[in-house]
Amino acid sequence: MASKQQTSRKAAGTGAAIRRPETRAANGRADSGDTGDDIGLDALVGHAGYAVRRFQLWIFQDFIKTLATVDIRPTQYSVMTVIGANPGLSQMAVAKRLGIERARLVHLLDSLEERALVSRIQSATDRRSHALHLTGRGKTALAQFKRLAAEHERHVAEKIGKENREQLLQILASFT
Amino acid sequence: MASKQQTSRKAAGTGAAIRRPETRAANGRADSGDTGDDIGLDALVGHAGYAVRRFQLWIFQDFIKTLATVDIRPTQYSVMTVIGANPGLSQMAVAKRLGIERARLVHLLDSLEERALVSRIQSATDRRSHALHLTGRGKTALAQFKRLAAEHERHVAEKIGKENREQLLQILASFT
DNA sequence: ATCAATTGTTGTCGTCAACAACAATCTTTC
DNA sequence: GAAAGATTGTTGTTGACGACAACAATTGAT
Repeated sequence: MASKQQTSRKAAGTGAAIRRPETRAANGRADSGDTGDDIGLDALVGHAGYAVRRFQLWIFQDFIKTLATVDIRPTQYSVMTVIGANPGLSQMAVAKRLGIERARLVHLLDSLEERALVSRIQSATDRRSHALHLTGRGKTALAQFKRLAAEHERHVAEKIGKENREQLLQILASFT
Repeated sequence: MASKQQTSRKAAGTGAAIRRPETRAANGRADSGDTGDDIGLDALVGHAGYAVRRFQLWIFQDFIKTLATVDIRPTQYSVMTVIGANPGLSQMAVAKRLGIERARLVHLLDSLEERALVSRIQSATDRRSHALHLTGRGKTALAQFKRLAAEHERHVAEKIGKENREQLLQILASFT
C-alpha cells in the first residue's frame, strides 16, 4: 500500500529451519557492525500493557501445548468450564459471562458439539434460547482437561514463582 | 460444518443497541426461570491465563482509546519506541526484540512509513537489511505518544491500584 | 394485536500469530 | 573464488479472535 520498496529487492530467504528463539546469529544493528545482542535500554519497561501482552502470549502457548494431546484451546476450555459449573445456561449468558460475543460463541459451540462434548438443548420456557449442557463424554473429558490445566498452572508457577502467581491472581481477580 | 441446527430456526434479532456490558436484561438460565445474574462460582478462578486474557483485553482497549486521537495502536507504539531508543536497528532485530514476526513487522513499518513516522534506510554494510530510524516528524510524534501512553498507565493504576500495578510490572519484568 | 427487545445465527472486516516459500544478499567452506 | 548454506526482507495463506451489522424466530410490553 505504501512506498514499499523503491529498490530492486523483492523477496528472499531459503526459509531455513529457525525454530527456537534461543537461536540467534543476527548482529542486530544494521549499519554499525557491533554485536548488538542486548538491545535493552528500551523505554518499554514501565508499560503494563506490553508486559501483559508478552506474558499472555507465553501463557496461552503453554496452555495450548500442555493440552495439545486433547486438542483444547483456552477459550474452548473456559466455555466448557462455565457450562460444567452452570448447566442449562443460555448462549447469551455464557457469552456475557466470558466476555465473548454471541457470534463467536456460535462457532465455538459448533465445534464442541461436533465432538460431542456439549449439547444444545431446546429450552422449555424460551423457545429462542438453548440450554447448554455437557454430554456424558463432555463431563469425563472436562475432568481430564482440568487435570492438564492444573499441570499448565504448575508451569506458570515455575515460570514466575508460586507466590508471584498467587499475587497475580489476586491483583487481577476483579477481571475474572 | 457441524450438526448446526436440526430445528427450523435460522437467525433472528433486531440488532438492538446493546453497548455497555453493564446493561443486562437477560435472565441467564435458559430453562429454570430464576434471575441468574451472578453466574460466578466458576472453576475459572485460579486460572492465570483467563485473568490475564481479560486484563489484556481491557488494557489494550484503554490504550487504543487513550491514543485514538493520534491513531496509534499498542504494537505500533512498541515498534516506534524501540526504534527511537535504538536507531539503526534492522527489521530482524526489532522483530526479535518485540517478539513479533518479520512478516508482521513489514506491514507495521509500511503503515508507519506511509505516515512518515519511520524511515527504512538502506544499510551500508549489509545490502539485505534496512536501518530503521525515526523521522523528524516521528520523533516529535513519539514524544506526544509517550505522554498519552503515560496517561493510559495512569488509567491502569486507577483500575488495579498504584502499588498493584508496580507489583505486576515487577512480576512480569522477565517477559519484557 | 402491535411494536420493541431478545436470542441464536450468518456474514463481513480488521487485527494478530504462525508458517511456508521466494529473491537478493551475506557467510562459510572447500 | 565458486558452491553450498544461512540470513533478511517480502509476499501469501491459514486460523483464532474481537467488533459490527443484519436477519428470522420468538418473547415481552403496550
